[in-house]
Amino acid sequence: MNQTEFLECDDCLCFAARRAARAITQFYDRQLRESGLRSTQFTLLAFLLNAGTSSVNQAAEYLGMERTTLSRNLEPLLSAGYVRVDSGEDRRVKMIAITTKGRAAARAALPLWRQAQQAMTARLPPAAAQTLSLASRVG
Amino acid sequence: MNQTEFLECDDCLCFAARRAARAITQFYDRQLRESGLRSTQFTLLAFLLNAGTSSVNQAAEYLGMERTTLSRNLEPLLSAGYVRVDSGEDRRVKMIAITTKGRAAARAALPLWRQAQQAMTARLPPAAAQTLSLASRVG
DNA sequence: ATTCATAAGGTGTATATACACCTAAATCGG
DNA sequence: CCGATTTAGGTGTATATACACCTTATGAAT
Repeated sequence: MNQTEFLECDDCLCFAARRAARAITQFYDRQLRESGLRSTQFTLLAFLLNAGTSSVNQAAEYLGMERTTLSRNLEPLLSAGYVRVDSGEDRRVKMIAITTKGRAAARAALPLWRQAQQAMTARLPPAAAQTLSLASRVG
Repeated sequence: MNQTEFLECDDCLCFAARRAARAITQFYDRQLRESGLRSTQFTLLAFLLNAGTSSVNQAAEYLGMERTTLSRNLEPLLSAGYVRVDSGEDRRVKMIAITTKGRAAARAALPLWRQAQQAMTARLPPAAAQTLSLASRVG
């Protein structure tokens, strides 16, 4: 190390959060690999299975995701025929729902997700889930 | 909720980690906004300031980032003239270093980063940093 | 009813991320 | 020395993320 000027930045919480998310995502993605679903996609399908149907705004709110990000994340699932979009009564609203094919894909991935989740639960301290949940409510 | 089949997925640690990283990144990015640097870019410049110089592999290892991701993340910093790349003695190796201009940009951003870091430290539990650090070592 | 504000959502653009594959340089075994 | 292997790094492609801006539809005020 040449200087001491930026040593404090080693403790950057943003860096730490991003690095943790990268590592955890890679871990889950590798477990889910044979299902053909990425972590983000599995999360979206699981949400839609639970919710039944949801507007883009509702889903983005629940998932803590920018609306435009969610919109873009839906694209590969639409291409794969895993989700479907219908106009709501209010014609500004787009209602998202999972298809039969999407349900099947999510069910096939579920045991793989369970393996990843179990392994990750064992590796992280018990308070990790709560800490992450809290962190998602900053700002 | 229509079904109970995927309720367990609400606790997905990958979802939680990604959502937390999104929220924290948005918070830091907004603080850093007037500096013109994104969180990832600030982290890279701070690392280079501390390291003095580094090969692509060394930097990727330290930052817990895929080598190819780091390579791509360098592009906007190269365009902005904030970093410079020289060939090492071993001609396969590319040595990365911060420029005078990059140093100035990082110094201008430092007080903004400190504000964000202070606010985030106050909002998260004391163990958060350690938990995130631990999480980055899964896989 | 007309105007205006608001609400839902998409598009353009830029960055971030990672896997599969590729190239070039160094090194190792004979 | 020479062919095989390993190592450093880049490229092609796909997904993920978010801000600025735009369009359209609804609702409110007069």
